[in-house]
Amino acid sequence: MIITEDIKKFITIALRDSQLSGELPRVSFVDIRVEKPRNIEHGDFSTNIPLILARVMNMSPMEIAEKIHKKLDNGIFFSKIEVVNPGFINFTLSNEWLQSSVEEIINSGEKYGDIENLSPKNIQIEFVSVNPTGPLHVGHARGAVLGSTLANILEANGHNVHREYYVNDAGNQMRLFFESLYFRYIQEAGVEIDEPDELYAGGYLISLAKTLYNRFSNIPLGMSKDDAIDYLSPFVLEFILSDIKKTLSKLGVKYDEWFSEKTLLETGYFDSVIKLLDDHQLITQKDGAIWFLGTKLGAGEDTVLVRSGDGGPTYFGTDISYHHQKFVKRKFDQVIDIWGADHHAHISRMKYAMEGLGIDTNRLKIILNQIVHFKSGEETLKFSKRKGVISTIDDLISEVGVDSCRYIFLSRSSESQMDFDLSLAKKQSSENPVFYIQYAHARLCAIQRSAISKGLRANGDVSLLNHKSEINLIRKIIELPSVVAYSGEQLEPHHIAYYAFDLARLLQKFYEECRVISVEKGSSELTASRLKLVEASRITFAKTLLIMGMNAPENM
RNA sequence: GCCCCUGUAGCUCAGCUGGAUAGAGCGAAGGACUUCUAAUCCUUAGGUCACAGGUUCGAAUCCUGUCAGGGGUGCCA
Repeated sequence: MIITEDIKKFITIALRDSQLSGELPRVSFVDIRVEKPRNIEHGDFSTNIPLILARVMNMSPMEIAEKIHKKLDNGIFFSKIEVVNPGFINFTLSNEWLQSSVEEIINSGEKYGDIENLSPKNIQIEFVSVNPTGPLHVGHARGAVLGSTLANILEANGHNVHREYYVNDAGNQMRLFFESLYFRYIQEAGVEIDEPDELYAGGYLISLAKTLYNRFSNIPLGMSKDDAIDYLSPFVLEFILSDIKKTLSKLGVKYDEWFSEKTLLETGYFDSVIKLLDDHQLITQKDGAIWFLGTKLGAGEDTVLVRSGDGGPTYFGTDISYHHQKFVKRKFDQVIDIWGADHHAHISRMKYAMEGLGIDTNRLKIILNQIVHFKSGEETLKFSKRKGVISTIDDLISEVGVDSCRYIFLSRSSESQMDFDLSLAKKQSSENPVFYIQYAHARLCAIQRSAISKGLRANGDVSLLNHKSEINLIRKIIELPSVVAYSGEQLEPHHIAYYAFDLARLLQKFYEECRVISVEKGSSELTASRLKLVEASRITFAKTLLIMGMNAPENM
């Protein structure tokens, strides 16, 4: 259950009651908002609905607030509901209700934080989708962490989530890559040939060529360049993809599907979408190329779908058919793409294309993650293998660890450019919030271990949990479903990261002020109750960390 | 030129679907371990929310303009 939703319902009913009884005028529907006041003296939740209604009802906010207040019932939830100037209604949760929720959380177990969704959507989320031309670079880590966490959040929101990696195994970049690789292969065989115009740089290519040569030896040398590439490419793709999969799996990123761009071309799907666009009169031939007439729909410019030179499709071309396929063939209700900031220009083009195909563009959400600057203390890092500076995700993980890495990416909103301080990430100390959160979980586990060894059980009466830091901890614990819901609505994973940190702070406070396992006489009942709070807290930490794709260590 | 993102404490960032006294971590200064994990806790200091207008009962939040930083603006992906 989500407490804020319940409060909204109470207010809605009270408002309707006062309107039916004629105490308040009937006005058109307004969106009731319940928020957490900054100041704890203002209660646990508040609504500003009287202030909003004041204008349309032409009454003073305080008067409206009083009328609504009269119809509100404290019930089991609240110890206090009060009207405050200039027109807020503040709700304070009752200790009884807070206490009882501890048991509810324990009963929910690992399902706590999952939201029962009455209208779940089929959501496809596509992220990373880097060209399979080598190992993943640190620049791609942010999208990977963001995407995988967002997928977890949506799943917790009760949606059916399909995680997908679009393998760009066709197209110009791949051709250039294969030509460079072929060149290195020939070099490896000791034959002199001309360098391709655009040579993919990096030692990776050379070592890959070596691996290939060890396997295929001189066989490809007897073929034409194109035949040799055709011969080698399946092996190369598989080799690189398995590398990428390994890296992502290490980073805690799993996919349901690896979708090949090439299949769009081979199955004729691409051609059929071009035809569809043509049917909508959104296609033209110009300068030997095929163009999408975005300008007809209001776009700033038209875009090429099929190149004039080799007649091959552009990235945008295949991507349109890929997206058409997501919406029309596979019928996803919602599609989420996570792209790097360099894809910015692609967004409006894609939306126009979807619009042109008659697809509601609200079904397509594109999240752009901004650039990451890596630095070490004061020093900004330019990635360079030669200088021994980290450049691949594998390096990053082995240097700072998966959990630290994930948390740092998650604790920034995706739309802001961020600094990733490697020296801070590596520190296993209080400077690093990652360990602060995990430590809280480990501490709870330590308490439970100690309880077990002493034969103590979590079977106390929760009404004994009246200490201020106990109540405050419970308040935070019950927020989890609201946070999951909000993150899911906004498609913003960072709220979870901040929640985890706040939770840890309140847990530490509780730990400091409320000794759980007490040897004092007459305190066994309290110990048994506090052990319940410990379990409820542990469940909450574990869930939060699970959503973020981080470990919940029992020992540190 | 045009489009997008960002500008909040010394640093890194939350808060931005308008609400009550603007928050956190780090860093700085000081303090707390006969205790279930001190990877912890408690104090204190630190702000013209880039700037200027506007809308509003009310603006860090919305609108307009300016400035600064970054990104994009391929028949690359």
